[in-house]
Amino acid sequence: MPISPPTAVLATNVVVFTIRDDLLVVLLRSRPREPFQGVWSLPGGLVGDNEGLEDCAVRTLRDQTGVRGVYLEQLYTFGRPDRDPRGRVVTVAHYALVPPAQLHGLDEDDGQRCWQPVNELPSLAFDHDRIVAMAHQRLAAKLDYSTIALQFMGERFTLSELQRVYEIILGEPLDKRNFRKRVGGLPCIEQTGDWFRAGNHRPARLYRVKQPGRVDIIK
Amino acid sequence: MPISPPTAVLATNVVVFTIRDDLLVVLLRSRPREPFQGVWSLPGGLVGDNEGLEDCAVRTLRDQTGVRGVYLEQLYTFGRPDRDPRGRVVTVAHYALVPPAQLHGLDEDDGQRCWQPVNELPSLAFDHDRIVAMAHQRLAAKLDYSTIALQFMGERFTLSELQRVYEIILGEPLDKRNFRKRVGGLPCIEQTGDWFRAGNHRPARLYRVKQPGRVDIIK
DNA sequence: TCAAAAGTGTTGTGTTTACACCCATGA
DNA sequence: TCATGGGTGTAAACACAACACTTTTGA
Repeated sequence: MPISPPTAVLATNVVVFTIRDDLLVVLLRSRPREPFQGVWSLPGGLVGDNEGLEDCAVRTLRDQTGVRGVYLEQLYTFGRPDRDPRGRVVTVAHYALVPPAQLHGLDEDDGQRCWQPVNELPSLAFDHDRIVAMAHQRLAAKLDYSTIALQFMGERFTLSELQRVYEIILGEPLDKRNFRKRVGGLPCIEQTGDWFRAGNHRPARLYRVKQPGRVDIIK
Repeated sequence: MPISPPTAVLATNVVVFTIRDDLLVVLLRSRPREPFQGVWSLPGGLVGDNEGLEDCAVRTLRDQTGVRGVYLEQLYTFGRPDRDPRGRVVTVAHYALVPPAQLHGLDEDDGQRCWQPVNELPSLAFDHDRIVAMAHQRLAAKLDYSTIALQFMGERFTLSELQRVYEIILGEPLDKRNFRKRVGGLPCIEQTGDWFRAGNHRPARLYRVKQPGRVDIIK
């Protein structure tokens, strides 16, 4: 029994966050085609006939940006009838977090892609600026009640690095001792026993996430 | 420039919550057609060619259940390729909260629709049981950090009624004095000055929400 | 006068905040 | 020895949790 009702083109988009130069940045792609040819936009693409929504987000992320194996979560679905001049295109927006250490050469800007600070975005194609705004808000909210910030850390990290991530996303400085009391005591991280030496100062303890990829709800 | 990529049928579904007989209940509809004919399912329908996603949810809610003017929020988009035996159908799930006082005669069960306690659901069509589970989880989480519970209250209500709503959704009893300290002091509600008399006991103060429809984030 | 729900404060406990100095290192 | 960031504790303020009795009403 086939169905013949109105249909829509289905897309996914991904707001890819990372930290660069002490700023929270988002990956943008210059649109190769009309509409909005040459305008900055979010990575994304059409959902295949037999493909899951998250699978599509993961695939387009990998194909268009080389990013893989990162935290990714569905954000919201945007479907205003007039959001795409070509016709009915509904996009299931996601967001992804990439540890800066995992950007092997992907961190260079060119005419095709660039990383832009989330607070200084150029104007974007479609409704992508709204998508970024919502993703940023969601991310900041999750810092408060989950361990999501650990998704920005590499395999091993120092507490100062982690604190920096919190401060950058929240946009405000945090107290060092209180921060270490809170987050240093989380059961999901542990000391490696090793030290990180950098510069002319005391070395820092290196920590590790026990179950990378897992995000716990805390408090 | 037309587009001719894979398309999908777009639907919305709504998890309609209300409180009945001291239980959190969900509105179910018996499916009138195959697939899953006669099986209980969530209200919902196909998104029109020129219709917004939330508009569609509001419309199907009104048409299929008579419920209107209630709080409604997008929940999550479900799109596994095999979730509908007819083909690719993606549903944008929402949830809605209906004050029991607003169910003018809609609260009666028949063969077409019924209200079922969220913890004793029959098995549902498609992946609708997962949708209900996620909606319930989201609702319970929001009690903690927003004023969403007020969306269950009528125009005027007592603090005891409101406390009952919290207890029913959270599934645990709350301390009366602590509850009244927390929620009685919210700036978004106010005393009406009137009293509610019911039964052989002291009357209760009636409260009112200052801006109905608005949900604030608290704490 | 009795039953039934409304209303009301205080105290202890735990959590969060504010805050300043010494340590280890490389130059 | 100096500059740099790493690392550490305590006290005060506050928020949260526990807890019991009096009030008003209608029957």
